[in-house]
Amino acid sequence: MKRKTFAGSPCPIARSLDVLGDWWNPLILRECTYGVCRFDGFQQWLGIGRNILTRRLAQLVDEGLLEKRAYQSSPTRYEYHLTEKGYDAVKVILAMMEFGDKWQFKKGKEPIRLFDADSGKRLHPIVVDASTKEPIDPRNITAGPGPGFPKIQSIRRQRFGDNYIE
Amino acid sequence: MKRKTFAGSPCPIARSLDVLGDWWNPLILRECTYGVCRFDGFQQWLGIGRNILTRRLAQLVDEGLLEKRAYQSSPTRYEYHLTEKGYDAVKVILAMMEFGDKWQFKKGKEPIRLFDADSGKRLHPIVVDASTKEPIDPRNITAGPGPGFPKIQSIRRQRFGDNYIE
DNA sequence: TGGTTAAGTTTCATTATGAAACTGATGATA
DNA sequence: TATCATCAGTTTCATAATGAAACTTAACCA
Repeated sequence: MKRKTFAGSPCPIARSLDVLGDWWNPLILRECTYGVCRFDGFQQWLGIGRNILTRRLAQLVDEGLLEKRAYQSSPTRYEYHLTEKGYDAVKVILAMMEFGDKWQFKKGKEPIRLFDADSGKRLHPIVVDASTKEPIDPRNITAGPGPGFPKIQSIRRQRFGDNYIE
Repeated sequence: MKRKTFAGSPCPIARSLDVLGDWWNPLILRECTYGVCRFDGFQQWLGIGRNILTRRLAQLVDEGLLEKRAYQSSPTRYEYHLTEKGYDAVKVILAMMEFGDKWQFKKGKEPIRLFDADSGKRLHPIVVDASTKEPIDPRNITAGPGPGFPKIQSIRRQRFGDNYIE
């Protein structure tokens, strides 16, 4: 009975979950944005078991969200730094942060605040449509198969019905 | 050795992870946006074990992301519908979707497309700052303690150093 | 009488997690 | 020289979660 993986799934959510759908990985990425980059740093801030941390870091490197950089030799030791892909994952985590702020804490009682490092202005991450810049209302969206959708018509129609497009 | 929970954590990310940091919950929410709302529907589309599904639905109801609505009596059967909070969680999942599209599939080969239900226009969820509407660059943000940050100065200073504010 | 649908439970083998102790290489201290 | 401390992991082992499949309950159908 292996743990399920969504590595081959045609759903971008499922694929993201292989690396973000976990209790630890997003927190490790959070620590990275706070400037933590070494094994013991992650371990102490998160209280994660060292064996689990080892596995998670390896996975994040493997998936390309973190890269290992040697910062000394004899013995060689590594730091873990966010990659381009890793920084993109952080955006998802910022969305999580906003969700957490809104629903888990009283208004004005949020424990963490984000600022633009240049201007020093408060930042509030929200999810909008790229072209209109209007907030997305999940109540009002429709999903349909894209070019990469598997060519199994029955499932396609079953799932998307009238939204089926060739 | 209990599974760790972040229920009391002062981090909004950690708190969100208690419900979103899981392989199944985000997919269940995805199915909800696709219109699935019954036990067997979730089970068949996701291939999730029925025992696990039972637990996950209960958790999502418990956390207020889904609500149970009886759609028939004798025997009473329930449908699961997204709440206000649930729809907000979907926004996070849309951010995941964009991440998955960008990094897991070739450009123009994304398997799922989102549309505005009214206008029919393509939607691309991105994470921006609420006031400027500028995309957030995680490379250029700073975190500092907010009003809800625990009052343990040493940790506060350790973690946020110069960003410490009274 | 038997079959189907729906929404779960129960059981059990397999995995993953958490805690703590241990390793190995080096540098600093007494 | 002997001991301690740091860093980045492994190893071990008890406990918890997962996945698969069979079972249950309650009603309707023919």
